[in-house]
Amino acid sequence: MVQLARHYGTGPASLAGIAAEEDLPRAYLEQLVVNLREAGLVVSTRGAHGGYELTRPPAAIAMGEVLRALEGPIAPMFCASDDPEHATTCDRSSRCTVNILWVRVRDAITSTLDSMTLADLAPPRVVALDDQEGALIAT
Amino acid sequence: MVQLARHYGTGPASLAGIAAEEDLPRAYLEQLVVNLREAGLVVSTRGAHGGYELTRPPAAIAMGEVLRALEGPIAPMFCASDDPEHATTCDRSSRCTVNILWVRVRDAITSTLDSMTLADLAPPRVVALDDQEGALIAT
DNA sequence: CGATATCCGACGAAATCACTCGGATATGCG
DNA sequence: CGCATATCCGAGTGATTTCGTCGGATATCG
Repeated sequence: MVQLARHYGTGPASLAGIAAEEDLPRAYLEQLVVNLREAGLVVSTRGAHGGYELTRPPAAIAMGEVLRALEGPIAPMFCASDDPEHATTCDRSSRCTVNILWVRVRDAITSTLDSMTLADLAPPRVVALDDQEGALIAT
Repeated sequence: MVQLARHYGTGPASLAGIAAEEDLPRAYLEQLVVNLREAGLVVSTRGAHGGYELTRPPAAIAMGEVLRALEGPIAPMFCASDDPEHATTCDRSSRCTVNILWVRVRDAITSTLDSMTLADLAPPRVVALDDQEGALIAT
């Protein structure tokens, strides 16, 4: 996703290219990107010169969305899930006092995850087209 | 550990007892408690009427300590570990911009974990010896 | 002595993670 | 058209981790 953010605005990027840049197996990326597409974070264009593009500018994509798409609902424990659908109330819930701990941990995770966007992780994009408004995102 | 906190001050509690209360296999608890002992969170007294006791009052044991003892250093990713010993710098570190995300997530986790103590999770201890100062910790 | 405990090390089943394989389908270009 | 380049799709594998089991040695109280 960071690679896609890097290429944002310059047309679709192929998995083969990203695989080379990150050296990860192409076949693996293929599998991952399915989830991203289903989550509506990327769109694909098939055929030659095809590839994937972000559907929104990097600054508008929270890391929480990315991780939820890739790894499912955020839940340090199955009884403290992000997604109310998957929140299986454990059979121990009556006596279990630990749940609130996990809920707090989860909230801490999700809030930091949702407070960072792809733009925060995308490379500084040094020496871009124009220089003048360069120092917006100082590292 | 919550069970041990509950019994704090009333002598050692046997694993068999805790196993019954939490219905977990005794043999499994045995394995877990080894780590707690090595971390200095509990002490054992062997023989009949033996068992385990917390070495400190529940309010002085942060949940972070407990989890670090049980599950090792806190690290959402191997490249963002709590413990500098285990912080294996990944071979990708030069190009990887995602690390700071994991570091922030880890800090969020550790700070919420260290901000809660066993006393926070220990049962309200309803109907204790004396009634008068009962409403200290309202659920 | 004998019941009740902790101690210790190894083993096993199930789930998850990261990744592979083989092929079908769609698109651009000469 | 025809071929190279891509995405699409579903099943399968291998290593690691997690949760637990089993059997027996050692210590202590009554």
